[in-house]
Amino acid sequence: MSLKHAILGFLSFTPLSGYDLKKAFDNSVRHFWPANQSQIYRTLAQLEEEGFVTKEVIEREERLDLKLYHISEAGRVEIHRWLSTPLPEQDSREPFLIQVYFGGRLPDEDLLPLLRRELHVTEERLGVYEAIYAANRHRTSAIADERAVFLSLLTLEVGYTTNQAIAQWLRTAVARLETHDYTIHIGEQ
Amino acid sequence: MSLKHAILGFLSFTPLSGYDLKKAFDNSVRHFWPANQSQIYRTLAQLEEEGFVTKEVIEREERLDLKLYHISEAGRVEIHRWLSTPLPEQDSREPFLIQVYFGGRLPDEDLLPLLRRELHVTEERLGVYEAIYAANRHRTSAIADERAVFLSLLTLEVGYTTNQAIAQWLRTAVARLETHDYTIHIGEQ
DNA sequence: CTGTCCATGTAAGGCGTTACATGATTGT
DNA sequence: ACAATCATGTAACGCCTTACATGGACAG
Repeated sequence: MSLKHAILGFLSFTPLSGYDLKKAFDNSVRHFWPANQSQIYRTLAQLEEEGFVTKEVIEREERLDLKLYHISEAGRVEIHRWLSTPLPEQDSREPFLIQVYFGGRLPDEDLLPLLRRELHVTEERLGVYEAIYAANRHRTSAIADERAVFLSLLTLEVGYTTNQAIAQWLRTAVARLETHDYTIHIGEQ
Repeated sequence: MSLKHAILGFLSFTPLSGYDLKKAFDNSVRHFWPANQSQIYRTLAQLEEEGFVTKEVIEREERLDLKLYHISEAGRVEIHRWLSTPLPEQDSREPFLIQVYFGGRLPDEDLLPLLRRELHVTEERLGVYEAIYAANRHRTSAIADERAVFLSLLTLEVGYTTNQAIAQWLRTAVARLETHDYTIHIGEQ
């Protein structure tokens, strides 16, 4: 379960509350691993049961207790083990490609807007990635070295390049449909 | 729910049994929408309840009845509606990128094999796509026109180009780690 | 005084996976 | 004779989402 390990990853830097973790996810890995609040709290409970984290309860008269989670030694071993273990092959699910696959059922006037819209969404995503990068490129981290910062930015880079490839594909797909040029470009350079 | 609509998509060509559908998925859309058997049977039952398909029971003395599912008129309306309706933004989940993101916790000797392995898997996938394409490039379909065949092959094309982008990214990431060159390439050409 | 942030959780439901269960037919 | 294919399903569980519920602190 990757959520567990992402949480352990964050806690390996510093103790955090469930609320802090939610913000950490939203500020960093949401593009490839969104996490929602209720799931984080439940997963923390599981991690505690498994002995990978310990809970420090900080009482604050009148307000809700703050619960800070610390990674345990077993948790450090576990995150290291997971990080260095190859993952089983994942299967992807892309509903948009189902629409393309069965797109023959639609006339161009219904299909082309769908493709153009997807291109638009993809281009916007590229802009978001650029903005995040611009905001982070000169970051130096208190908790991580240059190499660690580089690795975290690599995840942004791969998001950027794959979205570029998708945008390019969509542009040529639209162009081919418009000109009734039904040729496919795979393999041969 | 995309599985429902993928099933309707297949049934819009010809009536099929649950077993046939499983094969249809495995032979065509499994790279972007794997479906397993038990789920197909449950979803067919739902589609029947909703009136999008009708079941034709074919009795075959001594053997299990064969159940052929036909798309209904309501089903045709529904698949057309769904195909031409933009999907809400999907969020992706890529556990491998969590490993990269927290890769700073690992020394090169643990991290590099992980990246090289991922590159190898990606290159194999490219080979699979090429093979599928080679087997299909001269296909003419009895049930679909040239444009429909083109659209179905477009899904292969996008899989190919995104995997090419990922392979390229992995190669340069490995090279940068090896030379301790921690620069990121986003945006600027 | 209204909204946003801080901070915790519970409940219900949907989609998907894995394992289990059955049994005839066809190919080697 | 044995395995693979044809063909149907059920049960249980896991991960994730959405909605619900609560309430103080702080900023405009």
